[in-house]
Amino acid sequence: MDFKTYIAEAISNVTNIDKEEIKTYIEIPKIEANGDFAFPCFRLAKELKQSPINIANNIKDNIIVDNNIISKIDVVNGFLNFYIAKSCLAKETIMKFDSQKEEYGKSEIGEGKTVIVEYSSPNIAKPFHIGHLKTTIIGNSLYKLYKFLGFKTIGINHLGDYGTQFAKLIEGYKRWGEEYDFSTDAIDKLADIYKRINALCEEDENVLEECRATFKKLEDGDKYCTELWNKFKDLSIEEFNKIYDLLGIKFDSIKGEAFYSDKMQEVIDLLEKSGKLIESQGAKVVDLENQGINTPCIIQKANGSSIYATRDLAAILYRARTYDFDKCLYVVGEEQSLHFKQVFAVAKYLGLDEKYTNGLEHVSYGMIRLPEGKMSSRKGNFVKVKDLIDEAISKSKEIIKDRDIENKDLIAKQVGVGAVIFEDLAESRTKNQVFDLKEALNFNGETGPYIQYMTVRTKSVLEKAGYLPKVEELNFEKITDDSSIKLLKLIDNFNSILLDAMQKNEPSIISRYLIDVSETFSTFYNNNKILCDDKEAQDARLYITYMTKVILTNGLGILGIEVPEKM
RNA sequence: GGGUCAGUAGCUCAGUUGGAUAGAGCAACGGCCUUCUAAGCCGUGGGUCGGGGGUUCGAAUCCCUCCUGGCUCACCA
Repeated sequence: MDFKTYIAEAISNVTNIDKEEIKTYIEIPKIEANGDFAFPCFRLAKELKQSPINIANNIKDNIIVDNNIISKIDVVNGFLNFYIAKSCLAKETIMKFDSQKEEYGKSEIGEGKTVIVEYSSPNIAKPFHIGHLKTTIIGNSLYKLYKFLGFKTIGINHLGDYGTQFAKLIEGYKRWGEEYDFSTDAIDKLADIYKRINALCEEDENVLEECRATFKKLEDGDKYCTELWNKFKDLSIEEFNKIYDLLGIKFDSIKGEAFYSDKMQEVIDLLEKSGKLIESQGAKVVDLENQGINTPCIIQKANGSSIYATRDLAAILYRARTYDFDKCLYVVGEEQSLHFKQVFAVAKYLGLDEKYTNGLEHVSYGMIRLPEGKMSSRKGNFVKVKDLIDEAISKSKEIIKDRDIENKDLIAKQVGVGAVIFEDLAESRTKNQVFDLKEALNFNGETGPYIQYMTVRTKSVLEKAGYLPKVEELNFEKITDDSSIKLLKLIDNFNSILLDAMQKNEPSIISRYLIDVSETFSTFYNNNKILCDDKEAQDARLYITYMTKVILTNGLGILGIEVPEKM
């Protein structure tokens, strides 16, 4: 049963105002003392030419509701406050939950629809630093969220593996490759070579020319260059996989930009055909003024070579044909928002079905910075993700070292990684963020470890009880205290939280929610003795604990965080 | 200068389809271990919601304007 609809119907019966209209007015009070649902009468005041308080009193006097469903109606300051009978609320929520159990929250809403999530996308031959963390973690979480809601999901790692920079690397390798042992820390060594060749390029213009020539050779499929390029790519992916393994991330497709190198001519042809491609300062561009974008999009540089916009457009064509997507999300930093605006605008001229061009979305996020100050790769002041995670793991190991539990290494890993992931997902995507590892690892407060701990606690209570009560035998009258009711309301809300997070592509909605559930459970746990002599009360509390466990486990799973066995 | 995101408690942040007394966490201060795990719980203090106008019965939320900060403004990705 939907309480909101029930109340709307009852009000509609006494006011002759459309039920659906009333439903849009009904809200959930922020303060619990003001009831479970509220109907503000201010908007009706003009229409009915009466004071809000009169209207409220009128409705209250004439409304007909079942006392087993609505236990009380109050009039306060022009608000009509409805109180749902606690046992009724408990019963409704528990019955709804029981129909899905461990699958609670899953949905059919995505059935038959395909979502592509492009995320992580590091540049090969460069260290995976903290700047890549957000896209990786947000992308993975969105991927799991859509999957949970029944969508067919494709996770794509769009590697940065194209451009003159790799020709530079080849030239550097030619010169000094033999000095290095690539069996360990290969990326660091490639990065070092990259640094050296860049310095040389700056000194000597001829070297830069050589690099450009080498890029041309690479593009033309030169055997030596291609082999080297493949080697760099393999070494990089091997290194990236260590991080993805730690974070528990897998991609459905790892296709770099180079994959599209032979698919760009079609983009140029299509744009040429549509008459949108114009010449400007020697380059071929698409003017986007009529779409409200002042900066034209370059499709082909003056020297005839391609640019990343062209490759992104080729990727859109390829993905539309290969995956027939309904949505294609690009989890990329906000500094690229103009780029995506341009690409999405130009995509409309490719002759694709509107389904595809409307499905393109840039899921942007703010910059990440450390408490010590801004990151700068120039100053070498960036933090590698591997180091950050290792530090998180060793710190959580330190915290649990005196505890009487098994598998401490595994648990330290789960807690450390969970802390890093949660810290990344706890705040609104679009804001710039200060990443404080010390805060993230605090076992009190709004952190990953805290939620993990609460989840473990639900599990251990259930284990201790040794059984799960049958829903048919529950006595709903035993569920009366505030924290139980609040927990039930939160559990009831799980699905709409997930839908909201999906519509806004905002995992922090889920992480905030999980904090709320954990804190409420903590109060519930402290205020009630779950295992007690009163069998009926114990069963009711055990079932609530079970529901909480499922919510927390499923929620953490969507965020990409594992739940340890013990903590 | 244009575009864009932001400015809320000492710090890090929630809250914006306009609603009732603006909320958390950390930090500070004061309590609580004979209790299903104290990695916890309870309590206290702390605010011109960047400034100023406007719309409204009602504004942190919508509109205008100004101030401050991030990102960005064609041949890098």
